[in-house]
Amino acid sequence: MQTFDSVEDLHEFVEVLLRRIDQRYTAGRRAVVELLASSDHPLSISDIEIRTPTIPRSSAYRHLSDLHRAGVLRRITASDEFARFELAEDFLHHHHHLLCSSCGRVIDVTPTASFERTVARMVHELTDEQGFLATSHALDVIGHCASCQN
Amino acid sequence: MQTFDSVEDLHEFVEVLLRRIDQRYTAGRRAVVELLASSDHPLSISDIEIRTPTIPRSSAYRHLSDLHRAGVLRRITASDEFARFELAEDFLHHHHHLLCSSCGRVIDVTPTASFERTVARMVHELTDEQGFLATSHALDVIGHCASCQN
DNA sequence: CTACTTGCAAATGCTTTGCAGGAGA
DNA sequence: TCTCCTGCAAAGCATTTGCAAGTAG
Repeated sequence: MQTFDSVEDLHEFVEVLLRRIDQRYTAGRRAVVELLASSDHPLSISDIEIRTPTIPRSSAYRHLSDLHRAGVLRRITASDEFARFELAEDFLHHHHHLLCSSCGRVIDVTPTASFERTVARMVHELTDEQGFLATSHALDVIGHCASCQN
Repeated sequence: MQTFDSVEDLHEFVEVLLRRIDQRYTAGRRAVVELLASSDHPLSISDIEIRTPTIPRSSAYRHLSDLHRAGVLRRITASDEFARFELAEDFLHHHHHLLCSSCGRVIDVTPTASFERTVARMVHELTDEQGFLATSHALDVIGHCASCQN
């Protein structure tokens, strides 16, 4: 999933980003980053709490907020209103999300290059007249995941 | 903006949707619907509070929740995490959103028919392998609006 | 040493809910 | 007259913050 050859490279880059805002890369933050890096979908606070029980809630919130501020994480909001986090796209392949409106689950899907060329062209089409300067885009598909269709 | 010839048609349809869930179309709910219908972009709770000061917060929340449950409204989450509401797409033209990450503003943009055909084809491409049943999609463009680019 | 981190508990702030009086049909 | 609606105040709940002890460099 990562565009880094090794986990060490990932950590090194995260550390650089944190240093830019005078933050240290401590064990707790490392644990959060590793958890997110090992997941194939965005995690909510409770996901994180369950999988790193030694980290108190308030610290987890602070880690997420600091890492987000440093540009390491991306915060997304699904159909339910729990914030979910994933590594920023600098660390991952660019991808889109399938949001299950039944269970709230978020599924990552990686588009093909030609797919993305088309999206980029279309984004331009939408923004040009508005004088809007696009920095990124998100194509969310809302529906029901395979396990919620019985 | 509406696909209805008159505001009366809009209200009539809303009333039907509410009746389906044994709810009445009262003055407060009407005011919320009219406000959303007159806006060219999604409104947050505080927008609504400011523009309909006679409606108490708790009632506004209840109206939004009931109207949402009836299928009249669509709830969206922008880059800041304030919920915003707009009329469901049955009442509006299908459209996408430009999200300004500087000021949080949400701008509606209406795509062309050929644009949407392409999006629909691409959505299929993303979901088919996952066994995911798509019901709708949202293409959000993140960036900076014209007034936030100085 | 000096500055950043962390854990706990308390506080915040948005949102929801209980309840009693009011209104629609 | 039965059921739904509304306003107020109180409660809930995810998230944030103050503070003091801990740790990195």
